[in-house]
Amino acid sequence: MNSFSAAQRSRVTMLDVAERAGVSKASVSRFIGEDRALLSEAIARRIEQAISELGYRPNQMARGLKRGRTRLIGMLVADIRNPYSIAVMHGVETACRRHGYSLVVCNTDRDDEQERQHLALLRAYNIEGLIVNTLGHHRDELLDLRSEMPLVLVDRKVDRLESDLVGLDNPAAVKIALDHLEQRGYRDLLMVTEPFDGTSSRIERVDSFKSGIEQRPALAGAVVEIDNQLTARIQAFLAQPGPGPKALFCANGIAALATTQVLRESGCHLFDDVGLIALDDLDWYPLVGSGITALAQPTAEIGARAFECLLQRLRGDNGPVRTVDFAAQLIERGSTLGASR
Amino acid sequence: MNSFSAAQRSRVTMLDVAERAGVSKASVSRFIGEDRALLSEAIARRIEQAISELGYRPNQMARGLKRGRTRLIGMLVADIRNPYSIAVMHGVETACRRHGYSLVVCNTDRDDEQERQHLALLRAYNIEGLIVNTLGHHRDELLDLRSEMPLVLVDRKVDRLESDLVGLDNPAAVKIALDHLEQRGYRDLLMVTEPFDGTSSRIERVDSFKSGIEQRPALAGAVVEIDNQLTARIQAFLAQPGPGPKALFCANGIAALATTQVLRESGCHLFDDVGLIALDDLDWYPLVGSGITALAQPTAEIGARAFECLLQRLRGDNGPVRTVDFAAQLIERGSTLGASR
DNA sequence: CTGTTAGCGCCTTCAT
DNA sequence: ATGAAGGCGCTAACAG
Repeated sequence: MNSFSAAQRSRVTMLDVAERAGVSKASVSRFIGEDRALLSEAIARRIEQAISELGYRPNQMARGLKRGRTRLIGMLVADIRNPYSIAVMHGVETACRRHGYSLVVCNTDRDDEQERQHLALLRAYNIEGLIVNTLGHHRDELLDLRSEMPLVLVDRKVDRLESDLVGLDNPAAVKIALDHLEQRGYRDLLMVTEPFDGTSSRIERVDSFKSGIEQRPALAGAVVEIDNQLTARIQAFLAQPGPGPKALFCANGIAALATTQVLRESGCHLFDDVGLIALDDLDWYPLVGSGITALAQPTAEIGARAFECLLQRLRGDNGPVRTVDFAAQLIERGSTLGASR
Repeated sequence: MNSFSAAQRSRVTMLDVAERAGVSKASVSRFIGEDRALLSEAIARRIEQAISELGYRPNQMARGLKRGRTRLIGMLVADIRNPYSIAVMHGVETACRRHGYSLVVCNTDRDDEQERQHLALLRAYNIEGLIVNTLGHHRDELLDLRSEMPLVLVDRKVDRLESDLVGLDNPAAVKIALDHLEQRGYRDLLMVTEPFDGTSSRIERVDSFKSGIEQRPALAGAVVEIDNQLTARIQAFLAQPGPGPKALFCANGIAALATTQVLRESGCHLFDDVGLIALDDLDWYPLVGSGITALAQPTAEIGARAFECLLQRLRGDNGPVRTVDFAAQLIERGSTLGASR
């Protein structure tokens, strides 16, 4: 009935090529696959010609069905609208393509039910490996998958799920930030983070911040989560007397956006009244006020490395679980020029 | 050799379920598919139990192979790092899932060769429909695909490729912008656009701008592309005498980023020295200077509508090609407060 | 209602 | 070096 379903069925198949070239399907299959060396020059040429004349494309579904290799990698992303996720995903995709794999991205929108559906889906399509950047509730499903295919975590751990993990060295990053702020003369700090939902990197950053503050007698510090009280909380922080010049530390790009919004609404002069440093480096950081100092993550590398981990496991590496920590890079801009203005 | 390839093969199959439930594969298949009504209560229950006991998941590859229906939709995106593309993609994906489809996204990074590879790939995986947001060189490939499956263009046309098109009403959007700028007292305008590479929406915006200027005696206008001369060009525009207050019109988010950068470097006070209006509405627009006035695109709707077009075609609609134009929405911020400061 | 029988397009022994 | 045959997991007639 539909003009397309008919067309779909009429696609040229391996048999067509074989007949056209006057050879068997097996030979065509060998030509398609890695066994081209086993073919005589003459036959190879005839097959090649038949293929191009007919415009033949092997059907990956059928190949996957037979060989159990789909050349598909799945990626579970918590929030596709987070620039960090996009950047990592781009790195993963590039690495995938370079190695002949394709990437199927599933966005969970931070929703547990969607995560479950997507996991079922990815499994149904026989992906060969999975890259996970979500909270990973549904540990059952994940454990199931884990037993069928390699799995690499990005940025955030999943509770009691042992797997390779690629991400940022959060304690080191926080240390860089604190060193920088202290050196620039800031004394009273407030870390702004997205709400605690179990995200391990978020927790690490906050914990490192707290312990860092404790170890530095000169500094005072507190932490607030983003919620509808944020404006009030930040304004209170700015108003209250403290040990010295104040600065805000945004735990990621989302926090940086929310915080900057609050500062503007509060009529702050960015950034003379208060310092600001943010994790992640988004393209608009330089444009706001005197520019936002950033701790950039090597997102492309993180993505590429995540895929490489997967590839090693696919190739049979059964060694112990690894953790790869990348270093953040400090990019100084106007928002931490110092309390001495 | 690899522990995973073994696991992969040992996945529970339909036959396992059938034996466990003491029925035939056909019954299991009916249970899985839409024909559940044809089964007796007793058998259905036994199958259901066997499935849950064994943790059976149908293999979509095999289903797709047999039925010619993969429930997969492909999307070709020119630049995954463009927020517009992300937003649209999110809309598409949501619509897909709501209708039981999954989305395979391919990012071409504006590279023709990658576009070709991705097209081959999508075809190899038997996607049922394609959403295209690229320049669409390789018209041959696209025409081939077009004959096999429905295809919907987003935002930009592809030369001599007749297909449904979902995007923005660019002339109307530009008119809104010009009306707004003129009403606010700006008289000397400069449109900043990404380089002309054939992108139809880009051309439409520039053409509408030019003809709009011609129709308004009070206004003067010119156009510049983003290149390494951009800073010089914008500075020249700002320095030269003109018919009145000056404003910049950024043809999309990328242009807005580049332009704002230049203005900062040039020491402009954002936005007292010069007005600014930008197409797209990115989350950081409110944060820069006094805030950037935007023409927001309904990206989620655009994405959803693109998928719905596809779905209609998949359901057999062979009617004439349609074009869906959405309206931009003006969001006023500080950057067009007017020349009267 | 249910089971049997053929394949979908491809890969892989096993012969030749 | 090549071909024939069987099967990957599933669906779609056809019988019963």
